[in-house]
Amino acid sequence: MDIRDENNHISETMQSEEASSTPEDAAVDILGQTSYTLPPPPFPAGTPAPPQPASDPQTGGFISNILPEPAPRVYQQLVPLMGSAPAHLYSQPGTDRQGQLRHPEVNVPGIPENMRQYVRPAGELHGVPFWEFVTPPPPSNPPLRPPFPTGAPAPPQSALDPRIGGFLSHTLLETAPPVSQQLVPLMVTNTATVPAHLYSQPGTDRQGLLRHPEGNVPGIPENMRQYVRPAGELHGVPFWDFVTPPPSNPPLLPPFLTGAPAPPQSALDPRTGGFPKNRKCEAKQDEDRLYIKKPPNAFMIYLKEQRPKVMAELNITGSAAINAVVGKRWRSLSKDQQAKYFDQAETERCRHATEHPDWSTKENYGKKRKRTRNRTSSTASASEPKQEAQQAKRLCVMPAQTQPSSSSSVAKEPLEQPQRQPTVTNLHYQQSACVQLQNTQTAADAPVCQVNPVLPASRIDFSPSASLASSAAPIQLQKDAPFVSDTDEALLSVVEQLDLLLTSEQFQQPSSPLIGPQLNQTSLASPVYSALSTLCASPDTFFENQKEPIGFADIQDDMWSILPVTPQPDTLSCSNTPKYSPNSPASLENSSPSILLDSSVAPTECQPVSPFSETEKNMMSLLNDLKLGPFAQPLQPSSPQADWSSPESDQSFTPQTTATFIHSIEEGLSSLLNLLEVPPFFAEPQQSCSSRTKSLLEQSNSQ
DNA sequence: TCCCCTTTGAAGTGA
DNA sequence: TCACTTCAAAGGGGA
Repeated sequence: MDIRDENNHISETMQSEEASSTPEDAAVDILGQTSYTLPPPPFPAGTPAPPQPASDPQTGGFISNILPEPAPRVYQQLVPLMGSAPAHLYSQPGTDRQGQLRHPEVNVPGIPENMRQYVRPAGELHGVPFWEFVTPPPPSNPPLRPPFPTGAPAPPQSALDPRIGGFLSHTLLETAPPVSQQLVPLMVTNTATVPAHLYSQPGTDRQGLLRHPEGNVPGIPENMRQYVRPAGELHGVPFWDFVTPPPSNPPLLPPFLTGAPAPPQSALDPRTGGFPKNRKCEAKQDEDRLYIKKPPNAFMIYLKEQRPKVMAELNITGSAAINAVVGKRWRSLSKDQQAKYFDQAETERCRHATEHPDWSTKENYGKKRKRTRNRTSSTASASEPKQEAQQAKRLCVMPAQTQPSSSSSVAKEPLEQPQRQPTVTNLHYQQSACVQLQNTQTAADAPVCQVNPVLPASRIDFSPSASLASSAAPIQLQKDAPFVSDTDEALLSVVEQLDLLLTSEQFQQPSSPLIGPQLNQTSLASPVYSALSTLCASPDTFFENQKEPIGFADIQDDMWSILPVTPQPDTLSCSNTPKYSPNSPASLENSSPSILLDSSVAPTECQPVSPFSETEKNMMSLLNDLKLGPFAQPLQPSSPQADWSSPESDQSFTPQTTATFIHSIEEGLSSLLNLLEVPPFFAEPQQSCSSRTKSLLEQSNSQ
């Protein structure tokens, strides 16, 4: 049946004696009675319905009145008719968008008396009330006309749905926007996620196309034209649509409130004077509607997942620092672990390709931001960081500038600090490390280990250029075969084990009962740091400077920052080969014998360019810094035994495996510290590191 | 208000 | 083919 005929038929039917006695009946007639279920009563049983004003013969309700009900209705009740809009954007009778019970009472301060029938409390956010439109109850003899203000002439019938006497239902419009959009400014909160396309923008329709000239609204009263616009035409029948007035003049009040007292200032965005920023954001989003973003790659998915965890673990907020940490973790993941994210990325990519078959990344080129990528050519200094980073990448050496800090307090320090004078407290130890290093180098082939007594190891610049700051001799790191020492191997072992633990699910939940309230990150870290503190500094100095919690991620990060290389099997093959001998060209007259690992064998395969590997140098810096307390916070006295004996212990994360793990860490650290043999760090090598964990392990085994 | 920083991976650009 | 560039996310911070 032609829709015009249908409309005529319906109109005739409604006017006849057999017309549906109630609007609901009329609606059911129109909709065919089958698929549409009338919404439930607006208020639950027992909840008093809001008082309604006396029926206004001039107002038959807004467009939603195509389905008028005895009870107040909100625009959202149009949902079943429109169908295409997300259901969560619409309130259901008696509930807000989240399905929560609405305020039953009607108290509408600041709303003009004659408009209160159209609003009711919709909720409250931070003490700020929000209001929403409601359709007034149908009068005993519903006129079924749109709610033009009192005195306003009714629009011509051509603008009305002949079936119901009101505007046509959007069900007939292909591009039909939800008319409830006018509710949005009133109802959105700071966290609302109303899609931008639900907003009409001045001069455009929701698809960004030019709107009908607003002045061409035949039959619409002059004072109402600002609220409607031609929405289209179907089979010669024009349709009108409510529009949101241009938001250019804050406060962004809904049209019906124009001239009404402004809502409480707390409800307005202090920056714009309008409603919370959602509106502006949505407007911007609407402007950018055609901007299709790239699908995320595997790392981006991982980054998004890990960011909150890293923030919680390290107590840092800067995305740059967080991303650096996540980047390290990403690289530490196995291929299998990464495969999960590559699969997700592929899924996203396919979905994106399906949704936007004609889109390609080149469409976004130059749209995101106007970068001045050539700024590096302006000044040499400006180009250094990137060049350095690239060079470091090739060398598998992370430049210090890109290293994440191990603690938030340190992270807030300026990156490029002048070298500070050693404090009295640390002078002795600091000198010990540096003297050793400096004694082992020549201007020709050995770098100066620039140990900054204040900055932690991860902040010390070991990049070649920085190391050369006070030395004429460049570090000749071998690009393809970096010098790998036993220290590197030992530390790699530790790091690998740390990774295993850190990536375990149990560890991702520090408060997990599987781990125990005390056997947490800090207590796990304690043995390691106890060992380190015993080895590297006087406890008093160490504890004096502890300010922030120790996390395992801190250790891991510093482990990675210590390790400049990730040796491949072939590069490791030479790691057990003695590196130095007193007669080696690399050794020096003033070299400390303590660092000569084997004086009887000359270097063979691996020709060191420095008496220390990068790892060893960094490790010494870390140890040197430890006494300054960069990792902060007093070590918490833990009683792991109590936790480990907990019946809630996880089978896959048993006290025994934990103790074994910690023991292995300590052994690894002890091993590498022994390799370093740099006094005074080499105080009580074996015993201080493992006795405690061994004891715990024995206790665990005995249970 | 805009852009940078910082990361990895994918994809585009230009030589 | 290769090297380089841009952009995905995100939020602090600087200009």
